[in-house]
Amino acid sequence: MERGSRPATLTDVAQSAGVSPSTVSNVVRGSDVVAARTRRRVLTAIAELGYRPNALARHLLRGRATTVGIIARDLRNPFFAEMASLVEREVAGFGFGAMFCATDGDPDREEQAVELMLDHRVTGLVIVSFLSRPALIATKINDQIPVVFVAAEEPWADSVTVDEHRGGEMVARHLIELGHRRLAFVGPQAPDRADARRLEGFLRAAADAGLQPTVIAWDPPDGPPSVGGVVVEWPTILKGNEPLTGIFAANDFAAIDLLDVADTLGVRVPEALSVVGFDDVDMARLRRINLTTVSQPRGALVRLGVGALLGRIEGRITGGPHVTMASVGLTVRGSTAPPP
Amino acid sequence: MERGSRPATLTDVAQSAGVSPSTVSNVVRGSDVVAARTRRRVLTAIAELGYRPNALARHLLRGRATTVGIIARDLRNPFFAEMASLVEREVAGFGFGAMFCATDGDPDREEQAVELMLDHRVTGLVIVSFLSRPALIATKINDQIPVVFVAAEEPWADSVTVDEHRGGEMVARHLIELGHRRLAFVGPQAPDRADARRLEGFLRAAADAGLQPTVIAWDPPDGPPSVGGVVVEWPTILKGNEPLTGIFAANDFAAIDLLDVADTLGVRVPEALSVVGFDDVDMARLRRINLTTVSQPRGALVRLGVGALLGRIEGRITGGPHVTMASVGLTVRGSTAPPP
DNA sequence: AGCATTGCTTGCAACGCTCCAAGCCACCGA
DNA sequence: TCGGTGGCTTGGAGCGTTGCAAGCAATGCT
Repeated sequence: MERGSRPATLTDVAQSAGVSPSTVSNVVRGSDVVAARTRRRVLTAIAELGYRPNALARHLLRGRATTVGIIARDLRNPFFAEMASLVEREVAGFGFGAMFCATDGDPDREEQAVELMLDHRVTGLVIVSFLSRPALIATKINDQIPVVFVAAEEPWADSVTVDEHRGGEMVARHLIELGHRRLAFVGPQAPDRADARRLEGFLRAAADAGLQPTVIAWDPPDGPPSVGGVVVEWPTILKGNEPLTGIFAANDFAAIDLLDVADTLGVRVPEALSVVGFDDVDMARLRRINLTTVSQPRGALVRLGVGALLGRIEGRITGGPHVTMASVGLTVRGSTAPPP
Repeated sequence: MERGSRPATLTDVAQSAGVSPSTVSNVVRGSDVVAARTRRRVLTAIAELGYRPNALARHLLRGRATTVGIIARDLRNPFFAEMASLVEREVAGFGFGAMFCATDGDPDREEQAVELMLDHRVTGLVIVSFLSRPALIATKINDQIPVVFVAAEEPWADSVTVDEHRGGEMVARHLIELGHRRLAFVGPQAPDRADARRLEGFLRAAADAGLQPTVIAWDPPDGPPSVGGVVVEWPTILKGNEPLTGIFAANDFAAIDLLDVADTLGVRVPEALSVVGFDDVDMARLRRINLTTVSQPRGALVRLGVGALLGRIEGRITGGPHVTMASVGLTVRGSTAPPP
């Protein structure tokens, strides 16, 4: 092929091989009806011209692209980064391309992303984490293509999640067994459903032990923490008269920021403060972080999610209900210990 | 629009509005030739049917998609994750969709990714970090579409990089000024060009001070470190007779793993060992990591890179040469101090 | 010899859109 | 009355594929 020339088309190949476009098409798609002789001629022409089929044309005809859309919240959070990457790899294994968009939780970008992908006639959508305006997105998608939520859940689509509630319970029990009484949950100002579930489980297990944890809203690194809308100060709640001793952060990303706050204030972890995260991101295992956290089986979540999506695409309804659960487990590391 | 129905086409809209497809097309593309009355009728029909133009059809006709391909090495490394995310956001700002692939440095996946994107007729390609087989990829791309490397460099395409060499020099000078004499560079077994440049700069500035750093090949977390192909032991080189005191890791990701090694061995940083990274990833600022590192202006790199790409797309040749340089600076934190 | 069958190959109509040339219909000036 | 003009609308070809129906030799069967 000439440098910089327009890419060869199927018709070019047909001409060069002296056959009809249909025959070339048959060869390309590996139909077995073509005579060996002809196939060889065509193959040579293809190689000579460096022909590659135009996916746009194929997809237009099919009415659907061989492409999956991936929408993630935020690649700065290593959990999402890895999930997105895993999804891409998984769908690639089935021959699908991936369109990608990180929304940073901005509802407008969510909307644009979905429209973009719908316009490109992606075969399906994998949404990693929650949407800000699920109802709007649902009407947009309008059952046109299958959607699966991974590590998140919406009633109108398939989803694969861990048992967040149980994860929250495990954290509470762990802290309580260690002897903690003054517990808290730290989550975003605008919690999504996973955050809420984790909190529920945490509160439930705490209540069973007669405890009532503080619920702190905090969006690191900028915002100040607040309880019930009232701004509080880290020094007060971590170093005051009755300091919190066990904090469950809604995710590892926040937990690690919380560790940083503790470090800044000179509050020693785990001696003075126990911290538990959720997700078990790679860096949680570093000795410097050494975070006790709830593990999500990322690979399994992605495999199940993509499996469900492909099932829908092929018309099968895979898993039983719309919601599948995968296991969850507490990984105890060095950020938790008995209270002082 | 009916639930689950096939999406409305331009022709559907035309029929419903009682005009020709051409007119609908004119309205959709915002041509000013359509009479206000007609435009309103068409607009109503569009809204009623929930019509959205089929990007595949448009792109087929144009010969090019309004889509940019992003190829990154590895989303587990937060530097690449953030770069990829920034690129996606930047191109989205210009109305482009993004196809994405993470190759994990696997040459086969690189090849597949490029083919996939070429087949989808992406408008251009942004490649974050180096390729394993640049020559092969170059022939594949064959000047069909513009390519820009960000934070990497190939002779056959535009690229935007920081002055890696100078970054390496700055690290060496910093360590030498602190009084270090036993220096080392830690980089991957198969260094890419950026690694090589950083090393060059490091060696150069060290040589100017009469020093000859050890060059260690290491691919954390699996492989053992080696010098000149000979496997060495961390305990020996960090705690032996003449331990290394200043180590420059090719990137923050490796630097953080090195910190973990030091922690495991009980080698105190920075008291016994100074560590410097490269990239200034978000987590480097955490007190628990507190890594001295060379900052890359990520936003600027991406803006310049995408700018160059769009320039090529529009036929302008933007920057002077194929290679643009952006500034680089040492961020001194707590992982470096005078040697013991 | 006549006819069906086998084994290939081909023509053609889509897919949903764009773009250009051409058409239509007042309305205007001469 | 007629040609011209301007404002708006339309027909149709074509982008690169696919998939089906039809074509067409050569072979097999009776």
